[in-house]
Amino acid sequence: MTSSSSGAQARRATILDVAAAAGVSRQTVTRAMNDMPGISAGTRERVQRLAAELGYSPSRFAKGLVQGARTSLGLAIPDLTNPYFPAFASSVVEEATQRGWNVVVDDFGHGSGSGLDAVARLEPQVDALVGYLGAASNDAQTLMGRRPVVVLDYPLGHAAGAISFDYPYAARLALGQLLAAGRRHIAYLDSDHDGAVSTRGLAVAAAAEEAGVELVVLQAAADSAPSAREVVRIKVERQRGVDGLLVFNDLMAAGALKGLHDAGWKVPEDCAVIGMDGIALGELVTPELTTLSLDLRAVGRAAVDLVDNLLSGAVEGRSPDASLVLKHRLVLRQSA
Amino acid sequence: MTSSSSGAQARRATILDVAAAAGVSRQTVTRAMNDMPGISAGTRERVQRLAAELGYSPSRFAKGLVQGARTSLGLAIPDLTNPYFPAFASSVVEEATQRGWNVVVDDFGHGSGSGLDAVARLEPQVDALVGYLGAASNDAQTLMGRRPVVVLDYPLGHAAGAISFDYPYAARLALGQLLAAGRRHIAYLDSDHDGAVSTRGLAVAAAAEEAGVELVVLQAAADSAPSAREVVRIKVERQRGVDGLLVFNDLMAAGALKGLHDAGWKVPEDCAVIGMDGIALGELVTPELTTLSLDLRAVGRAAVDLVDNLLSGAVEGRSPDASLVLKHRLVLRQSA
DNA sequence: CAGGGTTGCGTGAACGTTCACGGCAATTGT
DNA sequence: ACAATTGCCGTGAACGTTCACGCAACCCTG
Repeated sequence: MTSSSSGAQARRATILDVAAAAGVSRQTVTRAMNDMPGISAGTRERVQRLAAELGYSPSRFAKGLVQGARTSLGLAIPDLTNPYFPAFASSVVEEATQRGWNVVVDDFGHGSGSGLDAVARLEPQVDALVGYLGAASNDAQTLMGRRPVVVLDYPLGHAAGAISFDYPYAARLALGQLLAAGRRHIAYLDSDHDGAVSTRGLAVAAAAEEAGVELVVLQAAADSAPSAREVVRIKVERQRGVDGLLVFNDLMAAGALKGLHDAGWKVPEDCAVIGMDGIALGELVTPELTTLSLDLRAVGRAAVDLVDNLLSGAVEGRSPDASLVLKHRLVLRQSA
Repeated sequence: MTSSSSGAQARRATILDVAAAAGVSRQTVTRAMNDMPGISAGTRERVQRLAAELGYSPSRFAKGLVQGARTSLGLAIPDLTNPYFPAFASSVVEEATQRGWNVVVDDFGHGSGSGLDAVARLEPQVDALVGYLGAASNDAQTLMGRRPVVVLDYPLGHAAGAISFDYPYAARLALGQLLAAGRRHIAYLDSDHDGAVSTRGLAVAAAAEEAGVELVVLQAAADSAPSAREVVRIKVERQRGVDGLLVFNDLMAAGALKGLHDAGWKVPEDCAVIGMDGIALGELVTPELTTLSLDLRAVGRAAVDLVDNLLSGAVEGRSPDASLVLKHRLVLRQSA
């Protein structure tokens, strides 16, 4: 009743429909919609009103095609269910939004394939890529061609963007705390890495050797709290001596706390626990979690900054500093 | 050394570059890239190899323009930091990915404006919208024009997509549990809603009246755990009689548990606590949280299904069932 | 009142891809 | 032996928008 009478048009309104309705040309509509100069206030208002009435919205395809837009950032996340990643993603999205970019998110958990699948899905849709890609990191740059790629937590050989963490430093920090508290029988609970030991695990092992303490290494079946809980509950019985536990990340550490509780252990009296990452969850568990904290908002900011530099640098042909190493900070709470 | 020798071209390779390199036409390149019939295996392979070498990737703009693509879903989230939303978002992303759509995420927490700002940012980029938009829900459909909009947790008047929850039912469920456990002095901790009472709060109040119990209503300054913790720690001193606490959501309930602990109360002995939403966090806190659980993966699935229906229905001119009401389920754990 | 600037608007071209054809040669059928 | 089919490939047009112009009317200014 309000709009066109000549039948229901399934087709979306184009700039020409608006131009015809307003009795002006394409260019005038463009000027009105984009608040450009060279148009009278009256015409501008009239065109905008008509555009709204017709439900007109410029085609992002046509616009992007002619303007060569580079405003879509891909974000590949292994598992949005793990609170670490949303905390990071939130920062990336905020930072990208401030720059006028939009963020296309792909989660490759829950049977949505591998990190490489995620990159393959994102590649045609975005102008740059940020992600925790693990082993797929190398191929990512190949798929993305000349477009900026920033990979987190996976040191790259060639000159791509990379943000990694100083695990040797973090491991020494955590171990130092445990040793200073008089703990001598330390265990490390690692995540699943296809049977192998993670980079973090290697750093912890090195730090233990450096400090001259023996290290018991446990491995969970998955990077999840229930999995950590189960491993700790079962394995801890056989490791009576352990009085200090370092965990792959905070989510698993929270599970480990539960597992120790299940087994009737008191934290930190019987066994101190230190997590890694510093997510908000750590303050909600009991006892509150001592952790190697990372400022995830800063990490997100750094990632987007890197993309921004690569994006500008790529235009000018030069390759700016493309890698960055961040350090953890020890946050003491009740668990250690 | 591997690619072109005629200077570094900043411009991305187009289909014509590949065609020229392979000595064929555009169409043949198209056929090779999209695995279409009508091309010999040899040519296909050669073209694909050259495309990879030149770093060619089809322009999503040109492709979308000519094909009229409708494969971008906008997802507006109030706060990715609140674990409820990633749990939901994860499901939406998974479901959308299965359909071959991509998801553009906008987080309007952390000073990135209101829900309406998020819609305004997403509108030019997407073909449909899903989100927790609250008060901005009405204007969202206006901005999106004829494109599908699915709004969660905000009952809409007109015929847009809407997924809401049966709060009266949930409130009766929770109150029933508390009453059955002999609790008589019930409090409800609400989130911040600009000073007003939330829909959930109204439902709880109604259920309390229905059951003939008095209800103490507390209100936190924000929808966050620390905020809930603070309110509970301070206010609970003056409410000595309270022996049952119902909380707006699980995140705040986790904070409330901490607040009660701070005040020296034992849960559930001194005061039972029931949360809402059923996020994974509930199993990691101590005591584990009894909650009104929602299958968030099912919610995400339902949202994407609705969008799918609206998207197909819009083409055929008919408007399919556009709203849906989901029910909570009471999950008994230690806190009540 | 001639000249030059400003204001307001319109027209061809281009962005990169796919679609709908059309063409040519080799192969097949009778 | 000749038509019909098939396999492989190329060409014009279109998608909807913005950019770089062009043009006419109007206002000053000396």
